[in-house]
Amino acid sequence: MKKLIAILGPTASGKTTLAIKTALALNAEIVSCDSRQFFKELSIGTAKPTAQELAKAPHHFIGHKSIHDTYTAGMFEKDAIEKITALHQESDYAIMVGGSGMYARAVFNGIDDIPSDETIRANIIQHYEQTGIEYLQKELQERDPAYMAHADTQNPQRLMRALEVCLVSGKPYSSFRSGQAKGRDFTVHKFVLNWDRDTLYKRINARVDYMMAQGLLEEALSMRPHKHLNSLNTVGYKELFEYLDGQYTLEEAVDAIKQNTRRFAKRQLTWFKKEEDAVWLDADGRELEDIVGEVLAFIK
RNA sequence: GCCCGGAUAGCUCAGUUGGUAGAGCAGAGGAUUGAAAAUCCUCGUGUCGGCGGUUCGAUUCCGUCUCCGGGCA
Repeated sequence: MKKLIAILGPTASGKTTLAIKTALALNAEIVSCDSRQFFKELSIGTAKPTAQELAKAPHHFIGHKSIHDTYTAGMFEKDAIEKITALHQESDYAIMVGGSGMYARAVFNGIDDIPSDETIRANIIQHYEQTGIEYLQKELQERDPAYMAHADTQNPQRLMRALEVCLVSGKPYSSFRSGQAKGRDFTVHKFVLNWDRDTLYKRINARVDYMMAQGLLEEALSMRPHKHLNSLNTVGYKELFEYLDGQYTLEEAVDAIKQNTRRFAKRQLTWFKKEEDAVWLDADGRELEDIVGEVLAFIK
């Protein structure tokens, strides 16, 4: 059976380098699973692999979309499975690397096919903004009480999505949620690259300083006309937009980027902890070659 | 050396007319099915600087010591 080597980990853990080393060792190609590196316009702030890194091993789904495109976990599932299947024609291995838990799970287990409708969605958003979350809660209580019994009832994003499905299909949102994992015709080996929390936070802080030195502010400035897009509701950009709007000093903005990145890393780890069959790679005090060796030993 | 302030959660501080204490920030844990680097939920026991005294009881009052500010010599 063909294998997918999934290298997960919080931001700034060193996944990119580990994936490239592993790819070279296995003569395999890399499928990125990073919900912000998909966008061709975003580079510095998303810590996209450099040209030199990209030249070492073929990467897929890096900069293949524009910030103006709608791109979702369901669409990624389809694209990624297609790509992995193609790679498996040529090699026993494909490597997936990234820190987007939902997108990774979409590849591992699949996402149910649930309808959507842009117009209805826009109406719901407008209605919510005018009347508040009570509207969503009330509508859903009527149309899908089963969902409301377990839902995050204070979370407008979730409720809006659920209501959208109810309205477009005429059926409860919960009726579309199978909870069944899709079968895959390859084996998945999951690894989580991680560090002691203190070390990870130091790496994050240092990387934010590095991004600033690389010109993150200029990148944010060029993206400023598009700051309302979902794709730019992203750590590193949103804080700098606030600085540019005069709500922060630059120093405060940089500190906020560091803090929000730390919080993001914590949320990423929450996803990975739920991957029960993942092997955790503790990077503290170890050489990268040693970690690559551990990965290779596991997949034999 | 003397005088005046401080010393309480990782940090900044509030407070207890004497009944062992609470905010903000930091941080921690969790959720996650077409925005997911998004969005949302939950979490505050700490020798109240040390030692003595008064008191049924002291973090709170008194004494003393230590440290940190500031002032006077």
